[in-house]
Amino acid sequence: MNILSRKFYNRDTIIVAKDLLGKTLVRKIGKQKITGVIIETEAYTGKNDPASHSSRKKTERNKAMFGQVGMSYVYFTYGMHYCFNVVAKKSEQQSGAVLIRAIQPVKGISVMIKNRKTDNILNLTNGPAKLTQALQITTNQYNIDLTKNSELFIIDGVRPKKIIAKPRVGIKTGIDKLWNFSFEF
DNA sequence: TCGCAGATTGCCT
DNA sequence: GGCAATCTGCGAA
Repeated sequence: MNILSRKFYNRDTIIVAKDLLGKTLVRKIGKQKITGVIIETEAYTGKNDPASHSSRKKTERNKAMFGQVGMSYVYFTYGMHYCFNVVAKKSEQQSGAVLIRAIQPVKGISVMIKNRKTDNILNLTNGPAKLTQALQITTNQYNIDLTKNSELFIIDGVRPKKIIAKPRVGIKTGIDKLWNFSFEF
């Protein structure tokens, strides 16, 4: 169980998005530990990606995407939902991040059930806003270092057998890019 | 089972 | 002022 290093995130956003599949996300709340395997991601670069928050200019909201790789980027949307991203990019890229769309619950399932107010395991963390609810991720977790053993980090996992690339979900521009990644067990 | 509209706040144009 | 990297419930078939 090794925490992913800074170097892991210092690569092309799309490569990192694929490599994050099968890794384990760890959330610590006090003494409680919640973990889950990442099963779906989406890549958002800056330049040439109209769907990305950082495709235009740097603002107060998206500044994390321009900063240090391996940090968390959390944003609020639709008036009621948070989404969790990991900043990842090559040195040449000025911005980029990977959206964590879904995880598979491993530990702390009872906590997730309480947070989500549902006992359907399949419905706990199978969406970007669902997993932030289950793991209690809000803008308080904005710009957290995911390469350190703190309240939120990502550790090594298994390498998936088959990666599936699909169009990204929930956006109106840039839908020609197959930057949504999931895998078969 | 499927599809659509409402919720609800902060951000950008 | 309008819309957003979404989720849920409800109504129709």
